[in-house]
Amino acid sequence: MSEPKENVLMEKIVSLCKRRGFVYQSSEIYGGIQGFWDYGPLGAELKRNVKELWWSTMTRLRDDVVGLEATIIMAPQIWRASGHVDTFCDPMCDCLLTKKRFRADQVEPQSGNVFWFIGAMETEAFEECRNLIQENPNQFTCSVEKVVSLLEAGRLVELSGDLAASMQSRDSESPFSVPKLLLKLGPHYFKEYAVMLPPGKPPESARKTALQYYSKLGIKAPKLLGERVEKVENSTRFNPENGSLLTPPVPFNLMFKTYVGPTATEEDVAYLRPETAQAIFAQFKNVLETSRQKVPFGIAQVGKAFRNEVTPRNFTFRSREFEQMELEFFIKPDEAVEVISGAVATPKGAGHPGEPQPSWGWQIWHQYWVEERIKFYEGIGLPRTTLEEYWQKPEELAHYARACVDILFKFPFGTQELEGIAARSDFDLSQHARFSGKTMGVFDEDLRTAWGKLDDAKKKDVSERYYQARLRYLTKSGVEQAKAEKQAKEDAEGLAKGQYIPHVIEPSAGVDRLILALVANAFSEVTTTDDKGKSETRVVMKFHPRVAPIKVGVFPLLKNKPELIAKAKEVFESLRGHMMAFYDDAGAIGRRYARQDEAGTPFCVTIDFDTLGEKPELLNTVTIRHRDDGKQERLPIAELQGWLLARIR
RNA sequence: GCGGGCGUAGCUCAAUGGUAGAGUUCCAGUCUUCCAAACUGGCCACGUGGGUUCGAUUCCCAUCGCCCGCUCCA
Repeated sequence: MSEPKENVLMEKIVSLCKRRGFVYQSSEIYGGIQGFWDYGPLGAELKRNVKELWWSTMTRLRDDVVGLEATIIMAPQIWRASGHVDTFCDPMCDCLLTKKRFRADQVEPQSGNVFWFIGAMETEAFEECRNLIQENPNQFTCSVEKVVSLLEAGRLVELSGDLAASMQSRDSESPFSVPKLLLKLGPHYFKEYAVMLPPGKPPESARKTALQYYSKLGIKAPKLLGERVEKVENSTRFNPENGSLLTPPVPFNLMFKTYVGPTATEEDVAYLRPETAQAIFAQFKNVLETSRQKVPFGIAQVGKAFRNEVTPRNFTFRSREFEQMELEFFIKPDEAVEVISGAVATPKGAGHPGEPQPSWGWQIWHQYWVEERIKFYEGIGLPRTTLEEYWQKPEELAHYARACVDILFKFPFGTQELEGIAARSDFDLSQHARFSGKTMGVFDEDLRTAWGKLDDAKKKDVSERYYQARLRYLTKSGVEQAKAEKQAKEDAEGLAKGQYIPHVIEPSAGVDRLILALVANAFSEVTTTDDKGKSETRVVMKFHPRVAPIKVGVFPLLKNKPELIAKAKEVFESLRGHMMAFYDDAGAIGRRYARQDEAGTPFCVTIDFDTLGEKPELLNTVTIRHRDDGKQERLPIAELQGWLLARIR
């Protein structure tokens, strides 16, 4: 996955990005800041194109999706309701021996004998100290045995403090002076460590583990000091795999915290959103009431999100400040669909299920969105062969998710997630209903009408299933049984009156990841050899014309002819209002083409002497040069704009 | 957060305990003709902070950043 060749490719991509102004490191002049990236001129255009394509595909070209633009900082209760405050602040601890990281609340409690060590020192230094003491009994007022036992127990405070009083010599140059003795002890002699042994295991294995630990600290041949044994019940302070002591739990704060208002007390704490989705849920009722939409419909949002990633890696792939393009598509619960349509339509095999139908249940809606999203990626130049679909296994799903498909891209550093399309049931709206006390249910005329036509057996059956589904959610969320049953009963009665909490399908994509995928996919190298046999490698960024930062380069063939320049500028001015165009007259024409190849500009227009009428039949025509094969064709200036627009939209 | 590697011009790479050099890019100019042409001229660098030293880009320490592995990935 990370073979040298692929790392080299990634390095080339990073270097190109910086060199041509796609991506810079944030705050670079101050040494940079990990996990933050800026987009340069070309990157900004590329990103804007991608976001605008997403937006128009998802909202403007659809009848059933509307937009939202919410704030980054919201009421902190939102993040309690969403579960982020809890899950983003897991206390973590590390194994002192293997450095493996654990979530403190997920360590298995264990019982057994704990072997504590006060420290360790080099065996050689220990022996030397002991021999020195034993061979000079007359240097101490107390017994030599006592001094040695203090040494073995690692009770160095006493060795260096109390013991000093019992030494005969007060001469600091004497080999028995405190400083001289301490010097002999060597490094790392008082780092406390412990190993938990399950009952029945020999103490030797605890010592062996401890020796490993101290030798990792840099003691070559450790002599363990101050061993003592303690019986411990149900402790989570030890690594279940090897018994090693863990570091004390440290809270991991994965959300960015800030304070709202002039005072900075706990009361004022707020968070920068870690995802854009929650605002959509929080504003669901407002949008429903003001957009004249009815379920099924969606709300789309593009915006920044912030996560304190443990390890920002792989260029912009995992950034701490990033941008998301999220859709929450609200659908009727399957029970409601069943009542209205008589039966719930489920997927018939793989592939796009076609135009949405009233009978669709959540599974087919989910598949629909997976296929829609892949279609989008294909439309901006990521062939299906570069993508992978990953259906999360039941045990990988978050507890509220019914299904989740990751759309992965084959990055040079590995196949990684571009977008997740989750079927999230009615979890999110239910959470916000519970936490805010506001209703998140919708009224569905069709449902009420259809319900009236059901026979009693069917009513009872559907009602019972909806009741069970609601009860499952409520009890899982920690609502006490009696209350949960009462609420679920109300919900089931609501269904009979045409009310329900919508379920949701969530296609959630990372803009920056997509940009990186587009850049990696577009990157290609062309090696040419000239007449003198000198070969050189040039980079061509093969962006799809729809996303390319610059759509067209406009050049006068030569710089020193004012007529050419005037005509070229005229052509440039006629295009720039319609697309991102770039005028360049610096250097030889081949150099200008090469520069545009690196920027990924799909078309270059050159104004030459024929344009000015040197060959009368070519008057007011220009050459258009194609980026990917270098081929040229000749076109009247009057047709240029239409020709280009047809290819960049 | 841990372990390993790296840090000289926009890029690729030199040299040096005593004024840092080349190619390329970039900028300006010459040239009537299409794929980084040639020629002329020009701009630009020792990641940061300490220490050792008369003097540090060079030696030492710390720090920051990047890359790789581990860890994390709601």
